[in-house]
Amino acid sequence: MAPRAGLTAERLTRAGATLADEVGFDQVTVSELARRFDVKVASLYSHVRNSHDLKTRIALLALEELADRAADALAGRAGKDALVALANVYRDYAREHPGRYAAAQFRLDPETAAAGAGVRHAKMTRALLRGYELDEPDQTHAVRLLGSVFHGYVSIEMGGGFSHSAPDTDETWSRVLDALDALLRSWPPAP
Amino acid sequence: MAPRAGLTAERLTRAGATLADEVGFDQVTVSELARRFDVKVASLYSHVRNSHDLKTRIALLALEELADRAADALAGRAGKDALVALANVYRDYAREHPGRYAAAQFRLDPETAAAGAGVRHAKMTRALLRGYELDEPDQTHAVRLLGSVFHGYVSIEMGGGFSHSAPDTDETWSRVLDALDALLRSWPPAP
DNA sequence: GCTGTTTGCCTAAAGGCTTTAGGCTCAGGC
DNA sequence: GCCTGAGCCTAAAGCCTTTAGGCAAACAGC
Repeated sequence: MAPRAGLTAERLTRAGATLADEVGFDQVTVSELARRFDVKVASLYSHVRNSHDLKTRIALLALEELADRAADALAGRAGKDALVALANVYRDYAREHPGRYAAAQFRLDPETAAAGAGVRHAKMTRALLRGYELDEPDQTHAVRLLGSVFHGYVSIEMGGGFSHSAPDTDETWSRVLDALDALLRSWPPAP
Repeated sequence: MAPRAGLTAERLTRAGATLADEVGFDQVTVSELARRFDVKVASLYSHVRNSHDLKTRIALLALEELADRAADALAGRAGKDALVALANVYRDYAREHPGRYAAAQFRLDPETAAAGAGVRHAKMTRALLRGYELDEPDQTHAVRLLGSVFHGYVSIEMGGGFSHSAPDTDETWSRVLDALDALLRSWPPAP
C-alpha cells in the first residue's frame, strides 16, 4: 500500500467513466470508485464535492470526447457524407461506451451546460447543414430534428427497443440516414 | 391510524407513479412510498417484491396509459392528422407526467416487455403508416424513425436541451411534423 | 357469536451508500 | 533537518433496501 494513492479529480473522473461503461452510469458510486483505488471512501471527498459532482464531471468528459470525435469526423466532409459520418459518431460512441453515452445525457444545470461542450455539438450540426440550403429558422428546426433522431434512435436501439423484429437495425439506420438526407435536400417550406 | 392501511400492489403502483411525477422517477423509493401511506417500510415488501419490481410496475402502468391515449388519439384519424395526433400524445404525456414518461423508458427484461403494452405502441405506429404508401421493409424503417424522433425530441426538450435558443420549441415541433409527413409521402426508394 | 386461520402491518436487524468532522503522516520547501 | 500543508484515514450519523419473525385484525365457518 503506497502511503499516497495519487488521487485527482481528473483520475477519478476517468475511472468513473470506465466504471460507467462497465456497470452502467447510474451504478457509478463513490464507494465503488474508492474500492477501485483501494482507498477509503471519505478520501474521495477531498477531490470531488459529492456524488452529483462526480457524475457531472463524467458527463462533461463524455460530451468533450464526443465533440472531439464529431469534429474529427466532420473534417473534410460535406453533404450526405458529413451527415452519415456525424450520425455514426454518436451511434458508435454509444456502442463502445454505453456508460459514457448515458453520462452525456445527465441533466446539467444551465451554467454548467453552457460551460461544457454541449455548445460545440450544436455548432457542428449547424456546420453540417451548410451542405444543404436551409435558412433560419429552418436551419434550427433541422438541427433539432437531427439531434432528436440521432439521440432517439441510439437510445432506443441500446435499450433493446428494436429487438425481436425483422430488418436488422443496421439496415434501418442506413435507410433512415438516406431519408434524412433526402428530407434536408427538399425541406418543406413553411405553410 | 386505521389498523390496516389497505395496501395493494395496485395502489402502490399508482402512488409510485404520482410520486415519480412529483420528484422524478429515479427518486421513487420504497421508503418514501411507505412514508406517504404512513406505514413502515417493511410492510410494502408484502405487496411488491423489491424496489426494482416497483419501478417495473410503474413502467408498465405508464406504457399502458400511453397506449390508451394513443389509441384514443388515432381513432378516426388518418394521414398527417393521425401523425400529428400520435406525436402530440407522446409529447403531452411527457409534459403532464414527466415521471411516468421517464418510467416508460425504464429498461424491462425481454419477457416483461413482451407482456406489456410496448407491443401495442408498435402496432399503432404501423397502423398510422397505413395512411402512407409504404411496403415492408420500408414500413419498419419508418416505424423506427418515427419512434426515434418522438422519443428523441421529447426527451431532449424535457432535458432542457433546446433552451436558450431562438425559435420556440412549439414551432420547431410543428415544422418537424410537417417535415416527417412530407418525408413519409415521398419516402426515398432503396438504393 | 365464537373460534381458527389467513393476511397485513409491525419490530428488529444487517448491510450498503453518502457525507461531514477531525486526526495523523508523508512530501517538499525553507 | 524542520515545518507546513496536502492527502488519506478513522469515526459517526443519516437514509435506503431487504429479510426474518411476531402480533393482531379481518374473515370463514360453525
